Amino acid sequence: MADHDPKTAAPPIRTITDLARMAGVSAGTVSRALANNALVNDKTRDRIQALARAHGFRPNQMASSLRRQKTGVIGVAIPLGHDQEQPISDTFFMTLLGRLADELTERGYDLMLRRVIPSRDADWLDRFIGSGMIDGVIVIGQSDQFDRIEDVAEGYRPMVVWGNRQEGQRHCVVGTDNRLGGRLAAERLIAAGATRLAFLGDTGAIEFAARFAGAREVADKRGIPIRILPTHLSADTMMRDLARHLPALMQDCDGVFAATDTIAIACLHELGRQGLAVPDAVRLVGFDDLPIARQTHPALTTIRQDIEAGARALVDLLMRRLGGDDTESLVMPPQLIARGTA
Amino acid sequence: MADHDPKTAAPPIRTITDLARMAGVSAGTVSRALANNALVNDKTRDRIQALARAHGFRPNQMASSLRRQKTGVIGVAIPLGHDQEQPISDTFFMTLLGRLADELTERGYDLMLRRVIPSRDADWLDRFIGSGMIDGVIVIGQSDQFDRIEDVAEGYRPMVVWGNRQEGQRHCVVGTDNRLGGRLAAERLIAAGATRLAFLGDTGAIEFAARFAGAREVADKRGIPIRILPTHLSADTMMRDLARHLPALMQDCDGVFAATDTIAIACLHELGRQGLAVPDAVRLVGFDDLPIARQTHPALTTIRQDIEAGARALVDLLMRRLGGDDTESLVMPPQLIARGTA
DNA sequence: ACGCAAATTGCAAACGATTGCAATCGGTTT
DNA sequence: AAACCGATTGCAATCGTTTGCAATTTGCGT
Repeated sequence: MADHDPKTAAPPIRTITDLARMAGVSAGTVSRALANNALVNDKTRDRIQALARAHGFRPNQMASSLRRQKTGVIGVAIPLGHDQEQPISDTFFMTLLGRLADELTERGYDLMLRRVIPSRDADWLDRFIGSGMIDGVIVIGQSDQFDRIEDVAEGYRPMVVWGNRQEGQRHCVVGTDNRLGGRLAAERLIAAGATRLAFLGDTGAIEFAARFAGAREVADKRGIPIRILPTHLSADTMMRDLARHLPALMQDCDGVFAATDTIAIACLHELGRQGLAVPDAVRLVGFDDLPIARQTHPALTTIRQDIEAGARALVDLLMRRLGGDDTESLVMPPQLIARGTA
Repeated sequence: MADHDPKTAAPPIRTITDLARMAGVSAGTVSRALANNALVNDKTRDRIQALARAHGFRPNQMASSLRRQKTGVIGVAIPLGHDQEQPISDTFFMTLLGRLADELTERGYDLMLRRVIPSRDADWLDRFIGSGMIDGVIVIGQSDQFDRIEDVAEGYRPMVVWGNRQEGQRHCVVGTDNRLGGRLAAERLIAAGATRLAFLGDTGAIEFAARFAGAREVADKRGIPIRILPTHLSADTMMRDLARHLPALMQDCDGVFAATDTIAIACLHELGRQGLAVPDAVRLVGFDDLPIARQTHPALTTIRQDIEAGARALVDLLMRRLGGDDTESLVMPPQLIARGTA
């Protein structure tokens, strides 16, 4: 009762020492009691924990981190190397982030999110790692920062990256086989009758470049032309890019491979406005298989990435690396989801 | 050169003390030099900073936070009180999160993201705040945690919440006038010829409840019936919910107000599959004005929330609160975006 | 050469929790 | 009664940085 009266209230319990004084024990004992350390007597443990609960006391994490040399925080960095106008926007990345938050929470870790614009801050990765604030780092998307990530991977183990796997790379990566995805997409387009292809996306990002490379591989083999129509991810520039590309599209192409579903859907919309029938006049394949892909008209044919499995793998691998293991990269197979647009 | 040879390499510079020894000064001086403190001589400052850069040294943030009693980290909590199946999924929240990351980065703060499931952890907000890890907290969405947030607001100043404003509430909130938005939606539906309304959403979340309340207010005034068809946000349950509601919809309603664009788009899709013409047979209005709303067929009529302004306001208010000010809530006006579905 | 500011620097005490080690306390054992 | 044991508890150093204050150096006027 008295606790609720500001006048007679006991001095607030802010530190473990305050609580120790109140409980009539030493700070060390309180620390052990709160940590459920078997060294302390069950009775005292319960008493101290009850007291802590009653006063809403929580040990200061900073002090704890400093002393134990670990923070319980995993950094998640999203480099926006190419395409920096829009903030973290892509639905795919956002969904992945949500899943990561789940997986990390599950394992008792917190998540520190950092958007980085490498062109303004070349040092972004070292800064993040060297801050002493995080036990490990997950990088979402290599963007155009492949080399920098490689440099760091040399000396810093607890890092896992979402992205594309290159021949002989050093850093541990989890991702979809983008090149295979590109092949699947092109094959589907051609099977659906396309004879002149276009790739909608920004090949500055290595993942997208791989998707294009896969598509080109197939196109070349079949003797079918394929061209790149650079398209950015942010909602506003994407529309501009598409509007710009449309004449070329209408004239030169009858099969479109979009680097992401978001681009594909915007493209589908534009094509509709121009009166181009999909898939009869133009075939279209996306990438990601976002939930929304099911709900377009016609429903979007796309290459599926398993976000949930990806997030789980990222966290699993990171945990093993935190434990000292040396882990291999994981390349997951993409899956063609055949729907109405090709 | 020698630095690159592991054998002759100097011992690694891990602490400010190491660097001090190397520079032949005291730790205090190094600390001041790195902080650009005017007390230290320009020459020594430059020398120390150069040395730090050369060795990639960064002061440990944990130690710094502990000593200075501030962390430079803002916590962002997303309570999933209702509707906890899916991880952070809603595009609107995700976009808001992205913008928040931008605004906070701009001001030199880091962002610590925490998903919370209040039903499993009643203590979530106190835990977050009491951890000593964050200087302030932004809560995205009140969910069904209004009371808990109110309790905490009493004793903890640096908190700003995205959500709905209630009569006489204590915590500082930024959000759209949901009730007004609901009114706008209902008015539009009725003006478009609707005579029997349905609300698609989960009124367990206070924001959605307010949207519904606004719509009902208008409906009551016009003597038009309106019913709630509970619909959850996560992609998979949403589809189930909608499928369940469809018979009722087809029979009883000719005007649908969806609590979010995501729901609206899924609904539009379902209606299309059932051969119901929108807007002729059924009128439809969403909420949020996500980019995708422009790209449906027909394009979605919706109530716009200004995400960017919202994010900026959240951060502005939080900064002022960190500075000791007492800030008012900000309720932003929603805007009807009239497109093709109503 | 001396005194006196002003400009730099060093010293050491914080910040709050953790943990190896020593000390204490019952209760046995010889 | 002395020695000893296991179970608890207290003590004090430690994590790495910051910062008030004291000490030192420097520059300058006499």
